[in-house]
Amino acid sequence: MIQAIRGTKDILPDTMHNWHYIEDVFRKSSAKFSYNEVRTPIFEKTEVFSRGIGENTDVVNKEMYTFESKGGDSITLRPEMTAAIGRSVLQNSLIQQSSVLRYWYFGPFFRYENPQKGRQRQFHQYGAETIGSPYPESDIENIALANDIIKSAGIKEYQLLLNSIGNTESRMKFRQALVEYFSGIKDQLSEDSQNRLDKNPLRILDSKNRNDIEAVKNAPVITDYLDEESSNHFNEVKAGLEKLGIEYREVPTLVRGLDYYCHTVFEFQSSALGAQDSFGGGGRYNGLLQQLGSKKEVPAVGFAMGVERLLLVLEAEKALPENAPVPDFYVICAGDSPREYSLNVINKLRSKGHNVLSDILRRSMKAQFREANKSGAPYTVIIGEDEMNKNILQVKKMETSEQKEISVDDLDYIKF
RNA sequence: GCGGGCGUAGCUCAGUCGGUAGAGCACCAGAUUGUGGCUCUGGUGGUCGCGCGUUCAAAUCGCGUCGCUCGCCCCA
Repeated sequence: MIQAIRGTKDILPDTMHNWHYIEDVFRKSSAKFSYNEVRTPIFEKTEVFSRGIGENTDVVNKEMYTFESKGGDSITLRPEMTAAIGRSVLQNSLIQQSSVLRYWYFGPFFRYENPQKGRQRQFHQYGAETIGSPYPESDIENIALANDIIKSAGIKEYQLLLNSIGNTESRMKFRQALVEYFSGIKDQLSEDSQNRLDKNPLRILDSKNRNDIEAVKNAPVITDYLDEESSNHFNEVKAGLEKLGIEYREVPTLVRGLDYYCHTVFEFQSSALGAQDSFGGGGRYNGLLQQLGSKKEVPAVGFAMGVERLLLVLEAEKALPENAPVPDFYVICAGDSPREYSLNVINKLRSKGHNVLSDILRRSMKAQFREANKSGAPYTVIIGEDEMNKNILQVKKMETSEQKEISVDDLDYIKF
């Protein structure tokens, strides 16, 4: 039997209403904040991501679906959206036409990882980017949108973790202090963290390894290394969130795995998720567009949410809608002769905007009733030879088994 | 890339000491010749994930492999 690619899933009709539910939240919350939807191609030239995300991140190093096109270009299925939007903004000169861009997106992304709970090779993200402003208002608005989505979707148990990793100068000083500290106790670190020491020392901070956690306890804290600009920015972000009543927990060890982040970084967590407790995250990325070739710095903030993870949280909190939509009418034919005639009735109902279901298996009346019952349709319309000849219909209210005879033209006024 | 658990009907699962496969649910039909749900009766549905090996004989034992799942890493 042919199987779907490892780490991919069919989204079948029985769960589709959950997706429609959450997608509706995405649209409505985005609109509240006046964000506009963008759709970019599923694949890009590999350099969009290798330059944008950073060569020594795991995402770029070992998780990208990369292949050569017939023309010889290296092409990659998008593992995230921010770099792709950066490319689009530059290519279309969007920031020249409007000094602030507010974008949101929803779609599939691809990473070559081992699947587990809340982790697939094709997964979906919603995200929003606030591009063009270096000021804390921009961070605040972006986080407020993320928070609005979570609240609107119906999630109650979650945490917003917040940190600042400062501007480049602050981060370099902190990084140096970290390397000095960890080098002194290198033999106490996990093998992974020993490797991270020269590649990406900040990542040691959120290691889950027990020895590392111990070692991190006495490590230098980023907050002590923020210069005036960085700590002012961070303080204003925090003050803004408090003004909006958005609760957060400051976590000085929160760092993120993509190279483009600076200043504000944040993450949304839920205990409903198991090992992948984060269902959304983001931060400021002032340097990204320059990495992609912009002559000027274009400051920006953004976040992404894992939609499968969001749905897992919603399911755990029983916040998902119960039922898929049901038809208004199930049209039943008694015997073979009215079948062709019934098309008129079905068509008439549909043209009035009703959702109609009917049998296409030429089954017995009993079977049609069974299916009508299963479909949840509140009314059945029964057409037999008599009804056809007299131009009338039997309409039955399923819940009460009441049945009335009405003329075809009165279909609209069925009321029981 | 590394580690643990699990693969028997569409679904949830049983299957004793190795003897050629079962239940409930779902689906289909009948009991009721033009009326659903409840009940009863019957039926369809299986290369026991796949391959190799051991054996007179494998769902059962061994090895390999594929898949699912949970975790490490990383991320959403």
